[in-house]
Amino acid sequence: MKPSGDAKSAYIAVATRRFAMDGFHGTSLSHLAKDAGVSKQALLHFFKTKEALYAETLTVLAERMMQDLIACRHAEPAQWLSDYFMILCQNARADPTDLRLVMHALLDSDHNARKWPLKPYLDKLLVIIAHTNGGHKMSTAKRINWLLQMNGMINYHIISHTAMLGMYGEQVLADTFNALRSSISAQARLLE
Amino acid sequence: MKPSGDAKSAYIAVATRRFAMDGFHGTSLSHLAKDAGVSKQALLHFFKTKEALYAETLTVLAERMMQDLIACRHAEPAQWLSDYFMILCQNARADPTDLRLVMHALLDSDHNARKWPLKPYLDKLLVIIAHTNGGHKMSTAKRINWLLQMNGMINYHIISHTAMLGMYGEQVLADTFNALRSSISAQARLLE
DNA sequence: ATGCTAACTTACCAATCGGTAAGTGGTCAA
DNA sequence: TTGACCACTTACCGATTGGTAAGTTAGCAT
Repeated sequence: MKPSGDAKSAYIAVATRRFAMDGFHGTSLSHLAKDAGVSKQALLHFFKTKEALYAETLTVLAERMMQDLIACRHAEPAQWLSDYFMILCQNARADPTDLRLVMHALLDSDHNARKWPLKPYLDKLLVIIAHTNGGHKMSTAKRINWLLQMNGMINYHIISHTAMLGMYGEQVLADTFNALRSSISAQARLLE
Repeated sequence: MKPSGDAKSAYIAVATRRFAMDGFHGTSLSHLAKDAGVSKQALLHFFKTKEALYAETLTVLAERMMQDLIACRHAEPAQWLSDYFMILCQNARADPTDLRLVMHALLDSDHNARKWPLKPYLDKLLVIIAHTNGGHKMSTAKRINWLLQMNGMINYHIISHTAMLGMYGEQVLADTFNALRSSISAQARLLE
């Protein structure tokens, strides 16, 4: 038998892709099982319910995002943030899975009382913002606003990419992506 | 019997709320019927399939958004945009239904070939942008980027509101909303 | 009065949903 | 060799899904 951890994290990887694509309600255990090449009950062996699998998927997502943030640590906090969001943007363009999952989770978080697992990640970002020259003068609300603005423009760009592609074509979208990178730089420069 | 149009648009209103809340897959015909106080087949009498109802709901959404845009027409295009997005932001805070529906539709639009009904609305916005002093010098890609940035920060703010509320409390969120309004003004000023 | 149509309802359907129960076969410590 | 355990499988469950078929009821033109 394979070591337990491997199979489990493989299932979470499959679930991440599916939940990011179709959301919680659009994904069934049978689909996930088919993707993973096992029976439905193989999943239920590791995760008691579909909800539990989803929750664990979001937890792993949060850990991964935190790691990505730490990975590009920089002595200068403004530079750190600038680098991080630029890399995030590049990665998300190549593979929008994680950002899609974040958006799905945000839309879901309304009426169920699901604990929001990205809080440590957001808090970490807010601390970094507070350490920048521009950010340490800001109120908490302004820091949150800066963050929502940065995340908002990146996520919205990525999420709407497919729809925009159909409307305005590949070339324009590529240029739009370059414009987004400029906007990220401009937003980051507000903290210098 | 009630006149046909009234009942139909009442059903669409119910569907708008539900689809905005739970997305396409999270909403069932029985739920919609229960909300509307009729049997499931009353809905299927007007809309042949659940997909058709969803499509029609999105069409009505697109028309409503277009109307809202036209409603605050202003001779000065930069002012028009500034007014519009400020009002949009205010309305969305009071009732996030429409923006949630937009986000759900965006996340859905990936793997099904559903025609994107908001294109006329986006095109109209791009035309207005092109008529501003700042915008007429921009490339199409830069105009799209401006729009995605504006929509992105507003939508992301609204969508994440519930999650943020649980994390940072009511007072901070109210201040964050004021910061958002400043950011909208700043973004609009780029076109003057 | 009669027939037509629009707006429904009840009854029903196969398919799929998330989840339970009861094994099966391989690994490994004693 | 045995027996416990783990990672799974097949078989099954009631509930719910989107959707069909066949009425039923009200309004209205003829």
